[in-house]
Amino acid sequence: MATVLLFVAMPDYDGAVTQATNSGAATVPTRRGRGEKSSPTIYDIAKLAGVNPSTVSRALSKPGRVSAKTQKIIEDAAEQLNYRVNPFARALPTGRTQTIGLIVADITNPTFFDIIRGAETTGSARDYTLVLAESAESPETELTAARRMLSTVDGLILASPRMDDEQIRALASDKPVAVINREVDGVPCVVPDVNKGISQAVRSLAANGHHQLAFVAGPPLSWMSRRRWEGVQAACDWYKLGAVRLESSKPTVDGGRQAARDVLGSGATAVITYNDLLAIGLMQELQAAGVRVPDQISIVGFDDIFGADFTTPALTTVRSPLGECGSRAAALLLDMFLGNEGPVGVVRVDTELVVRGSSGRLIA
Amino acid sequence: MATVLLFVAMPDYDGAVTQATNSGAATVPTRRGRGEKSSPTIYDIAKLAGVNPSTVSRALSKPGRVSAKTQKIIEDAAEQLNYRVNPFARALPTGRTQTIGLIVADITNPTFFDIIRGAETTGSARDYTLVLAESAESPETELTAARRMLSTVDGLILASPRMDDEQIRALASDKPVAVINREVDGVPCVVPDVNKGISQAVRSLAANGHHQLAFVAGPPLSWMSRRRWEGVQAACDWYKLGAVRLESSKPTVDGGRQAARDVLGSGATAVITYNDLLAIGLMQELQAAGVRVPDQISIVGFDDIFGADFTTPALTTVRSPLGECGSRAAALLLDMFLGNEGPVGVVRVDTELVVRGSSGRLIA
DNA sequence: GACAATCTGTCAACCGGTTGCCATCTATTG
DNA sequence: CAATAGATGGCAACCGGTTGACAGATTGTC
Repeated sequence: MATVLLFVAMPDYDGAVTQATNSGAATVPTRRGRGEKSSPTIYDIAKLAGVNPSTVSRALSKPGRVSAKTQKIIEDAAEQLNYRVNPFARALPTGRTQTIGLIVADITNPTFFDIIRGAETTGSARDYTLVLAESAESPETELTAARRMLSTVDGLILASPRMDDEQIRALASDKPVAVINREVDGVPCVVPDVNKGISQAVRSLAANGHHQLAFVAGPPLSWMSRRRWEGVQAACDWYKLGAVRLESSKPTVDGGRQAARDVLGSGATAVITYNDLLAIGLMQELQAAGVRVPDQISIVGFDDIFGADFTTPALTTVRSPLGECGSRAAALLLDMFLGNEGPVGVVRVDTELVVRGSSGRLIA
Repeated sequence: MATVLLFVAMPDYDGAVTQATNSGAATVPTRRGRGEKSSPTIYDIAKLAGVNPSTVSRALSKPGRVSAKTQKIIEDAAEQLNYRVNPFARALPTGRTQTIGLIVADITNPTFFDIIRGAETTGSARDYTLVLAESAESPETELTAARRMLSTVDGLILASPRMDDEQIRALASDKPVAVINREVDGVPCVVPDVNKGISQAVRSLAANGHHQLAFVAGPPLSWMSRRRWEGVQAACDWYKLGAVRLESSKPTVDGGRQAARDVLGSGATAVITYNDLLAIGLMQELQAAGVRVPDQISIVGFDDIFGADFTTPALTTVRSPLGECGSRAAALLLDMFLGNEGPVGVVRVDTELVVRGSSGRLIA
C-alpha cells in the first residue's frame, strides 16, 4: 500500500504572527556541521525572554492566556531566534498532529488530482497537512490503510470508498471522517449531484437524434458508479431513449479499449461512461476500428479530468467539481475539529455538461 | 506554498516481523469512545512480557541486542497487543523521522508524477514516507520550502530545482540532498542523458525530409531546458539541420498554444519542445489554424507524460525515465542515511525516442 | 576453581512541547 | 482599607520511545 503525505503548509511557528521580518541577511542562524544540536526550543525563548517555558508555550499556542506585554516579549524573542515549533514534540502529548488523511483508489488516476488539490488548499489555509494513501480499488487495502492512518492523523477523508458502510461508520466513531462520492448514513458526505449533468447530457444526445444509449459502468463496488447508472436510466426514461448497461474490467483507458467491442455489439449510438479514462480508451479503440466519433457514435465521459481535451475530438463530459468536493470535505473535518458535531448530512455539489467534440448529431 | 506528504508505507511496527496474524475476528482491540487512551505502548508490552520497557525498545529496533528468547517473547506480546510504534515518540529523541522530502515545481504537472511514484516506491521499500512540496517555479518559494522541510525530514530530493547551485550546496551541507534533472557540483544528481533521445529524434526528422527545426524552450531558470537546447543544437549540427530557439511563456499547454505563432513565423517544419505539455498545446493551436500534423509540421515532445498518447495524432516524444530518476534519487538518499558518503557524482539514465503519429514525412 | 570477557537486561535521563494545579499579583467592590 | 474574584506566571508531571551507563549473569580460559 502506498501512502502519500501532502504537507500543505508549514506555519511559521504556530500559525499566529505569520509576518516574518526579512530584516537581516538571509542567513540561517544555526548552521551546524554534522547533526549537532538543532533548532531553538521554547526553553531558549524562555531564557531569552526571562520567563518560564510553560509561559512561552502558552504565549505561542493559547491566545489570551498570557498578558499582552509578556506575549510581545516572547514573540519578539521567538522571532529573533527564528523559532519553529517541533511538530513531533507537540504531537506527542496532545495527540493533535495537524494532519488530515485522504484515501484515494489510485494515485495515478487524474480524477483524484483535483480532490487532492482541493483538500490540500483548504487544509493549508488552516495549517493542516494532507496525508495521502492509496487503496488500489481493494476494500481490504483501504481498510488497512485507513486504520493505520487513523492513529497518525486528526481526521480522515475517504474519496470513493470501496468498503462497507458499517466499516466506515466504525472508523468514524474513532475520529472525524468525511466521505466523498458516496452517501453513508451517520457520516458527513460530499456528493456531486449527478442528475443535472446527466440530464443535460441525455437531453443533448436525444436532441441530436440518438435513440439507444449504452452506459459503461465502473468498479462494481463503486457507489458512484451505481448512482450514475441510476441517473442515466432515469434520464433515458424521461427523454425516451433505450439504455443498456455494460461492464468494464477496470476504470482506466485500457478498460475503455476493452469495452469497445461490447459497445459496438450493443447497437447503441451514444455512450456515457463511468469516467473520462474509460471514455478516452473507448474512443481510441473505436476510432482505430474505423468508427467515426461523433458521426457514428457519440461519447460522453465523466469528471472532466486533465487531458480530457487532448483528444480529437475533444471529450464531451459531465464535470464534477472535484476540487470543490475535496475542499468541502476538508472543511467538514476542520469544522469537526472545532468541536462542531454539527449536521452530519450530505453536502451536494452541482455537476454540469461540458460539450466538446465527441458528442453530436448522429449521421446515419 | 503547498507541501505534499507521501506517506509511503507504514511498517507494522518497525518493519520487522511483518506478518500479522488475522487470527481473531477483525475487531479493533482498543475501541475508545471519545479521545481516551489510545494505542498500546512499549510499556504495555513490557508488562505483558515481564521485562523492562527499554528491553522492549531494543528488541523492536536493535536486532541482536537482546537474547533470542526474550526477543521472541516480546514479539509475541507486541503482536498480541497489535502494537504499532508511535512515529512521533520515536522522532522526538532521535531526530530520525523516516521521511524523505521531495520538492517539485508544480504538483499538477504530470511530468512529476512518475518521479513522485518512483521515489515513493523506493522509499516505501525501506519504510520511508515521502513528503512533497511545491515551488511554483519560484526560486524563493523553493528555498523557503526546502528550509522548512529540512527540519522535518531525513533527506531531501529536489526535482528540477530553480535555485542557485550555491543554495543547493548549503542545504546539502545540512542534511542529505539529491538532485534530479540538474547537475550540481558536490551534490549527488540523477540526470537523464538527453543526447541519445535527441539524436534519435533529429535523425528521424532529418530522414523524413526536414531541414529547419525549432526548439520551444522551457523556464529560463531550468537547467534542463538549457541542456536540451544544447543537445538539439549539437544534433542539428551533426545532421545538418538549421535550428532556432523560441521562448515560451510557461511550460504548460497554454504556453504551447501561445508559442504556435512564433513557430509558424520561424519557418521550421519540425519542432521539438521542452516538454510534452508545450507540444500538446502547440499541436492543438496549429491544428486549429489548419496546419496538418505531421504532414506540414512534425512535433516532438519531451518526457512522455500521461496523456501524451491521447492526442490525434499521438505525440512523438523523447521519453525520460522519470520513474527511474525518482527511484534512483531516493536510493541515493537511503544510501547516505546508512552513512555511505559515497560517490557524490552524477547518475545518468538513458532517454529514448518514442515514435508516434505527430512526427513524420514532410509533405511539401 | 578463580578471573576475565562477553551478554543481557535495568535504571534513569532525555527529546520538546503541553497542561492541571497552585501561588502571586492586580483590580474590583463594599 | 479590607476582602475577594480574576488574571497571570511558575512548577512539575506527562506523552512514548531511545540510549548511555552499569550491574548481574553467563561463558570461556588457564
